[in-house]
Amino acid sequence: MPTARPTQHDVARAAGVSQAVVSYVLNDVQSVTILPETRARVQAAIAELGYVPNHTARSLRSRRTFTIAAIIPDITNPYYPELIRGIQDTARDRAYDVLAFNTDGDRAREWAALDAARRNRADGLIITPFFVTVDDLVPILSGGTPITLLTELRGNVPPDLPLDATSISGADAARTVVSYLIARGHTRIGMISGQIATPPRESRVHGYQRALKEHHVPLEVNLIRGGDFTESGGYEAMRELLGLVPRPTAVFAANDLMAMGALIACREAGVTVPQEIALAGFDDIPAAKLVHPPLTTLNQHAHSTGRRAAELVFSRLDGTYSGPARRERLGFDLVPRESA
Amino acid sequence: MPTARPTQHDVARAAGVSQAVVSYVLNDVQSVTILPETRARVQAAIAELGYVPNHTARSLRSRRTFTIAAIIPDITNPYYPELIRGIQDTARDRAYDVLAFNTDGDRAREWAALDAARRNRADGLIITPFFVTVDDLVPILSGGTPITLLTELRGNVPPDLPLDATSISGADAARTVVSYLIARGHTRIGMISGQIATPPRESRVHGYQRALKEHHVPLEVNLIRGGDFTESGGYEAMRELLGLVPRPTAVFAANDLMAMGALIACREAGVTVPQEIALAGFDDIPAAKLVHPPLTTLNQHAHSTGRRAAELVFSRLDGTYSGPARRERLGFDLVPRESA
DNA sequence: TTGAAAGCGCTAACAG
DNA sequence: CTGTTAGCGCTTTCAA
Repeated sequence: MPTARPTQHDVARAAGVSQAVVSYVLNDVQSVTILPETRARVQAAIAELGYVPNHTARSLRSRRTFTIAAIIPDITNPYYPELIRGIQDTARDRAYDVLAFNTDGDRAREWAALDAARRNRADGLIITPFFVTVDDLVPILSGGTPITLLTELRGNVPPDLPLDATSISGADAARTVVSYLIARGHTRIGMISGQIATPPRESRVHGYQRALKEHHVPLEVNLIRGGDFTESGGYEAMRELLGLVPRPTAVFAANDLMAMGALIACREAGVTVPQEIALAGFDDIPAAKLVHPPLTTLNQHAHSTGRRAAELVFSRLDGTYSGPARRERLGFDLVPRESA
Repeated sequence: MPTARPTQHDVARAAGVSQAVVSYVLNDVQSVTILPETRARVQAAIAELGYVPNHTARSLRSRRTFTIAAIIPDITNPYYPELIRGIQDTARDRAYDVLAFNTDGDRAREWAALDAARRNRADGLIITPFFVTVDDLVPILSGGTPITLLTELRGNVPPDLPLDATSISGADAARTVVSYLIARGHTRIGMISGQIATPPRESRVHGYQRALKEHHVPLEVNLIRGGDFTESGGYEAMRELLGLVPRPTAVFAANDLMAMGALIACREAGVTVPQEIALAGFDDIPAAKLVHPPLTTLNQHAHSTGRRAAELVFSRLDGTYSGPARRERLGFDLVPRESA
């Protein structure tokens, strides 16, 4: 039977003070002055008993969990570890921890993860919403829990809700990539778009269409293939695209993971990249420069996106900001390499 | 001013029962029988008020956080997202969430992460220990918090401590890779070993040495290079190795990330792989098959390692197991590809 | 079958 | 300057 963990009460007794005083020195409360000598006695007792604060009790009383929740599609997609690190690194500076949830593009899982916030598991939330809408978030927001979206935020938001958004313009970014392909002489350009009816896909498809239109390239819906945002999704989509007659001369994949699946499909089919088919991705994951041929893609600065998202949450949490929704557009960089 | 969140007390009043009854129906307590009609009334009140349980209060009272902490070097190393997913997937099945901490191979950070467990933030712990020893963990373990190590567990452990370990034998695995290199005709084999004085490095170096010895290949300490477990660490180490005269004809990198850095160094130096220098990695991260040339490596089944680690923790948590430390050796597979 | 009551360990008024 | 007090919202005896 392990000895029960010492509490503030025990420390107080050992130091010959009241339990409140222990709390004061522990939290270095400014509104109260503790005699240096008393403080020393308390600290000695803490050290001697090996007292460690109980985080749960502190949370219940202070109504803060010192935790933020991050809801992403899949940590296994190399874009997200960088993003999560950005969040974690920022959180750590503030003595916050982060709970991460994977939704795998599943509606129910996305909702389930949201529950973490509703059940007071987290003081703030960062989410890549696939299915959830602002309306769905209102119950959480109106409870005072700040949320940062990692997609663009459209429409009106009641000005008193602690909601912000930070992301690139998916459409502008996709347009940049496709315009690059067009500038390289391609006019028959396929797209591997990812999971349908999700914000990342829709914005990127939109950008693709805009680029075509701007350059008077006719749109052919047949050239847009779905799948999910995984390597195998890209593989399947590319196989479909390769079966088309005539074949596209270039393909834009809405993320690098799919682009890599596509690369494998090409390799298997004996189709050379970029000679027979040019291929561009999206995200600039670490592996992008290592594959063969190195992937032309678009860098959206995952780590600093994570940092920024966390900063937005913290600015609400510490009262630094309390105005209407901020809608931030982050920069991105086209990274031309050898695949297109 | 948002209306205060309803509590069990509010639900009780609305349903005309006592607060305890609300808790009973919420937790479906078996030792107590609730009239179906009462239960229905309570559930109606819950729905009407939009009651959501307060996780923190529940934790304080029940002394369980429904959280496990995972302490890893760096989520940005592609080996770890898979591992973490294994942990998360297992945790989710049990309605547990996971808090992830990155140490970046830093001693202070590793200790700081450990504090999460000590402060009752987590019911169990999974850790890739770099600096922490079993002795350091005793205070946590003797408080009843189970821990699973992701390295081999050596020495004696008091039988009543809830400590387990699950991992491959790093030495056997490294030996397998190096033996393969020797079988391919190499005798001058360099090693890029990773961060010194850490368990992953020491076991892999040990396996390397054993393989050489078994095949009567003389050991040359000069051929073992350190660095950290990152791509740039591998890059630097390979540059050193390439500068040696005579140059090694093969190199074993203790993880794939370093192998990829090494690949870049070779490419820059105009040294062809595998013709002029063979290169083998360790981990079989997703990018390993995509680089050029595809990397010969060793798969250590990250996802199922994560699952297993979590299962060991949960078996302690739910009382399924309470015996002495389990030391599990997981399987691994050599994956010959084109780089060696 | 249900209710009353006692805390879990802590923070934060408020008194002294 | 320090102590007293009142809960935070919940689970879990124990009584009725």
